[in-house]
Amino acid sequence: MTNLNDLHDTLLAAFGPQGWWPAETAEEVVIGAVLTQAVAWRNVERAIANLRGAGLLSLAALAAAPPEVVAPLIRPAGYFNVKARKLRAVAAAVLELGGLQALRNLPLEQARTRLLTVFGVGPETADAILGYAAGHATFVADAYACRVLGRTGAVSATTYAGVRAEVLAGLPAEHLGEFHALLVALGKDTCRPRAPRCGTCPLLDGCAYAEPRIR
DNA sequence: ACCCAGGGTCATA
DNA sequence: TATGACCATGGG
Repeated sequence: MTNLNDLHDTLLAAFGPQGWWPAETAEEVVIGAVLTQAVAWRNVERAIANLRGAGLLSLAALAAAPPEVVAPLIRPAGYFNVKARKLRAVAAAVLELGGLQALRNLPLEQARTRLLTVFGVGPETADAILGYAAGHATFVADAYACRVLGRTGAVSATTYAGVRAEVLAGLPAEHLGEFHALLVALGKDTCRPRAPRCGTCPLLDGCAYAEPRIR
């Protein structure tokens, strides 16, 4: 079970289609991608509900709203002062580029490089925006993905860039988004940072619980 | 009283 | 380039 395609099929059979990203609009994906940084998705949902209630769940509104107004609304998502600034920066940047459609029309790596210059956008947030809001074929090598892929031996890389590159090279474009979502599903299920017991994964043959290999 | 959650920025060596 | 401090809420 070290083949990426086999792993994808196994997870799909076990968990079913995940239908990520959980959002109603593409702009909401961008907002959620920032809010979910190092925070449980459950908390992000409250923050998004608050933004919606205040009429601020759009890039145009967030680009114009002062951080002092946004911060209390996104309080449940943690790091609210920093994230209020991040949301404004990201919203303004995407709009200045000409919106999500413009981002989609750029070549992947070019769009990615542009996003990485924006305050609040690192590799993972960039890939989430590109993959789930801008229709690009990229892979989000988040903590769950690196943990599972490293433990199974499905990838040999231990860095974000390395894991992403191996997955991009090893899977068809149409499976990238679903694959990431399935890895998160497994992560939330049994493949925890510290497994309850050291042993063998009940789902993945040959995957022993061990320290995550992430960097 | 811990540990964890779908990271990123900044200062420092 | 590679660490470490910092950001902060909510659930198990």
